Amino acid sequence: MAQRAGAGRRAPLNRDRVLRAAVARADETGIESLSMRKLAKELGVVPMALYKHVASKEELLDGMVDAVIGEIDPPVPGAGWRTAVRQRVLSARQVLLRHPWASRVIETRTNRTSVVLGYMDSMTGTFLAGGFSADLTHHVMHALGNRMWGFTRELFDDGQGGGPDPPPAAFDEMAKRYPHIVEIAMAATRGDLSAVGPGCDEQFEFEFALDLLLDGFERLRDRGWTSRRDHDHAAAVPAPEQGA
Amino acid sequence: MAQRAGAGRRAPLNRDRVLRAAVARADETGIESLSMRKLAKELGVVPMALYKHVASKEELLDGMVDAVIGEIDPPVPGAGWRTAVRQRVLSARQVLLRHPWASRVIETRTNRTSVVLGYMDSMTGTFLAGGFSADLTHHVMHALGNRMWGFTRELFDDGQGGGPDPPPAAFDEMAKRYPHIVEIAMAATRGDLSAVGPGCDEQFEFEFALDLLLDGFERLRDRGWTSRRDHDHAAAVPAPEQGA
DNA sequence: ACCTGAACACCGTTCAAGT
DNA sequence: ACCTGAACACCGTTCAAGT
Repeated sequence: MAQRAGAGRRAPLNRDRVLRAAVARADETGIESLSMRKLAKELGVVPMALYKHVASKEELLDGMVDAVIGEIDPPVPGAGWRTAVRQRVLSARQVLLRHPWASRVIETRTNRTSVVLGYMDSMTGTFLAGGFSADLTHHVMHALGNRMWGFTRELFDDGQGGGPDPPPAAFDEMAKRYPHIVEIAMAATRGDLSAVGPGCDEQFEFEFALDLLLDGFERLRDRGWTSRRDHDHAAAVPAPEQGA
Repeated sequence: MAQRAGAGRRAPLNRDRVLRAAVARADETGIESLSMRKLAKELGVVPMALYKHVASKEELLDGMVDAVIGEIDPPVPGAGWRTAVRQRVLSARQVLLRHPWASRVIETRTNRTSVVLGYMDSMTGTFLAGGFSADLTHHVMHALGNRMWGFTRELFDDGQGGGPDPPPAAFDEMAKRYPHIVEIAMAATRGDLSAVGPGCDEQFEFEFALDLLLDGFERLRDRGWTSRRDHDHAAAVPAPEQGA
């Protein structure tokens, strides 16, 4: 009792508690509204107390990303490389969907923490174990890019929620100015343009692009592709197009 | 003379001059240091004067992105779809290299301006004209994603400049903790680990991934791919892997 | 009607003064 | 030696007071 009285009215702060509180706050109110001062207030401490556990806001963000990456499932043990990569990336995607702020923050990280490097090393190892050369694995990791974290910045999405339907009067204007976009939107929604906002199945789009890449990776591996061959003018497959 | 005296010591401000100054400042000193107040000072006006021409800082950023997109070459007229897409995306990449802040800003844009929509519409039209179905074009645009602006957030790069070499003492530690990363880094630099910082040929990596995607797009088009076939469980090509 | 200085409600972080 | 209140040097934007 006397022991606890001296420690104040809360459990003593540590780095983990700071990071967990930061993640929870970002999940609830968004990353834009997360400030050191507000986080300190929520934890019942003075702002400067946080700087005992994180050197700066940048390091706080690094730590938050680490916490999120820690939620990604480990690679499934018995599976082949393709299943292992696919499952892990889709697991990462589920994690990122729980923390909508995280993709934006990951994109701004400039320091790779050991957690980030560990994840990338594990992913790299999966390709190498799957019979990919070190050369090809290198390029394949680049091509996978941020998709390895389970996201791609989407060009069409309005953040979340879809928002209100566009006024039907604007349709003619849209169709005139952006005929091709309207054409593919019509195809995607089977003509139901009120669904054009939330119309895209993001999960499908993600898997479509992922599988396209995995197919390409597999094909290059089976072909014994190497970057030495045509490093100068073309990359994967020159494949001259017909017509003009 | 009397006419000019009333207008003050500078040409009258307009939206275009504001945007050009903002782009120039971001090019020189980085996007982080671009504030409404500093921009106003540089233009010799009071901060609030900017709000006559842009409604908010967000709209300023939208306008800056528009200005950058305006620098991208128009599609080459006579070429086939693949050349047209490839050239345009590589042109976008050159533009983005001139404005290193732009990729980061594009990623945070939530409103699509008419300039952004116009570019996407033009790109969409290139696929449609190339014999892609509206259905396939839709998914292909998603798969292309941010690469259509000529960038991918890179996982390995330290911002720009490479930085100082890591101390050689850290190598053993690296090799122990991240053996796979070190393996592909060795392959990429042919064993010259001092080149590991600036070692990646970003242009090659970009074209590698782009061509991988274009190959995949072409293959699906030639096959008459449609999303109706197997929308439920798999995307592009299920292709069961051998072994386990 | 137009323009703008001052003010508001914030930031991340430094630092000197307290215990 | 440890902790922290006040201060510093900023933000984007509102708004009332000036012309």
